[in-house]
Amino acid sequence: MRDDEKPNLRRLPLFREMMTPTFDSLMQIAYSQSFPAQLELIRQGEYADFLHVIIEGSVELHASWNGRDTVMGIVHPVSTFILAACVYDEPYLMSARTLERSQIVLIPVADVRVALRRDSDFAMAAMRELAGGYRAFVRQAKNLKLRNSLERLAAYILHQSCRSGDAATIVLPVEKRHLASHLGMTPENLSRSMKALQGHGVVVQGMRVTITDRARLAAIAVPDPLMDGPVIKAPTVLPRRREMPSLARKRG
Amino acid sequence: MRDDEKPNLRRLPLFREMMTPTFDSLMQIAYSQSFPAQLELIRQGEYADFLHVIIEGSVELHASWNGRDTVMGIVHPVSTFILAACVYDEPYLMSARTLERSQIVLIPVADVRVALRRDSDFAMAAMRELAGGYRAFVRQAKNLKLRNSLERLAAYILHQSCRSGDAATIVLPVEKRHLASHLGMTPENLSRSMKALQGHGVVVQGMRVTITDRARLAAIAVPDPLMDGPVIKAPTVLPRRREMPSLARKRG
DNA sequence: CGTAGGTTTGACCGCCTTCAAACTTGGTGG
DNA sequence: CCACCAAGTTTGAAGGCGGTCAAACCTACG
Repeated sequence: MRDDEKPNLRRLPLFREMMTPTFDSLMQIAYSQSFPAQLELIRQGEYADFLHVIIEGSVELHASWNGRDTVMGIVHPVSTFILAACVYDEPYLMSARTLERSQIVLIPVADVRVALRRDSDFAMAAMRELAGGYRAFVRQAKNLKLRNSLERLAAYILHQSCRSGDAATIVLPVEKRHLASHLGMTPENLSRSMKALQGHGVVVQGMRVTITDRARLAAIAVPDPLMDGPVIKAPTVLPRRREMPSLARKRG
Repeated sequence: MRDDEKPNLRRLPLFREMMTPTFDSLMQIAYSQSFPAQLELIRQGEYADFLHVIIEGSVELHASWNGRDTVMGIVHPVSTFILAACVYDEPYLMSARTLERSQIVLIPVADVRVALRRDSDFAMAAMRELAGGYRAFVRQAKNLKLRNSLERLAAYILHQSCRSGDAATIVLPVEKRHLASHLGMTPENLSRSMKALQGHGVVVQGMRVTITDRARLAAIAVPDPLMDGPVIKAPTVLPRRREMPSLARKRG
């Protein structure tokens, strides 16, 4: 892997506090690879070979069953995914696919496990990462069970805005088809919900969504840190992360 | 806490492999307490004081938002809950309430954190526990997004049967009201779904559910280890765990 | 035996999906 | 540069899954 990628990894919560020798040994074995868009990186049911770290691009986690398919989450740089399957040594519960050309660092799970045993700071960080992932999915389950689709969409828009430093205008980071599946609805329903939100504090033009009346939107979404995640606003200017669209698939 | 409770704790995956001194020091500080039915042990939004270990009884994890409420999970002995909030030092995402009189061991989070730092075997076990919890919620989200309510119920019945060593007859472990909320539906809908399953390989009489035609039921549920959990059958005779009903609340 | 709480049943309604067609949009090649 | 095609999105109509409300029915318990 390229040397200029290492500092980015080193800054990650997962790697930030680990000992330098452990980090360096992992980096020696790790390799970075570029994948084209629409490539299936991981298939659910298979076993973990590598811990994945996305450096550039975007990856969609999805799951399928009985011919249906749904988007479970979308991963943006810089972050890791499928840590749980690495730790647990059980099959992946989700598949992963690139949405656009993506740069990904692969670290063999065997080496990750050795590092976890050797470096307790790394183990603690991994634990925190897993706890965070756990909480994210608890939130997702709450979101699905407690809100209807209009409320989920409203909350999503507010959340995206919040992540961009309360920007009035956001650009959807993925195709609407994927967003719909992510939010647990059909593309048709998303389209209608978008229209329904117009006249409730939102203007939509293509991928661009503008909040004209935050209070009215919030009245529908009823944001809650216990469901939408802690209110950690990005600096008003976003960190280097592409908030631009791409390509992808759908839900059942 | 009573000495005769310690071996039960020691057998838990979370505590099994930790060093004896660490375990003993935790046990000295921990205390065991009996709680009446219907007691709110934990309220979402609060911060973690104690790691909870349920020794006897049953506890329901639920979440509420905007006046609605839903059951997120049900915890049976012997297992721990709210590890994630302990590790992360962020507010609980779920509330917890006893369904029946329950014996619970409380371990102060501060001591748990110290033990995690000191004992890397314990840290590894906690990591595995968290990874397991993470995967459980991924499965729950898949279940909610990919199956409809009839399919969820069918899968639930098969799963319970499987956990009882493929027993033909199971007794619902909680009130139907709670089960309904757990499965993401209303009591009325659960009632109708139960009736719908009769004539598809199931006979229902009160809390007793009998599978008369496993194949037909499976045709509806389409069981999948990636969604319903690994096929770890309990020994044909269940471990000491009460599979009997109790009391509780509901969903929105 | 009576009451309270849980469950079932029925009627109705609304959210959301399905299917189908029209309409954009973006990319490609004449 | 424009025409065309493929893919995504929007719109409409119809229907089903599941929710709501209300009443009747059970069941447990005092």
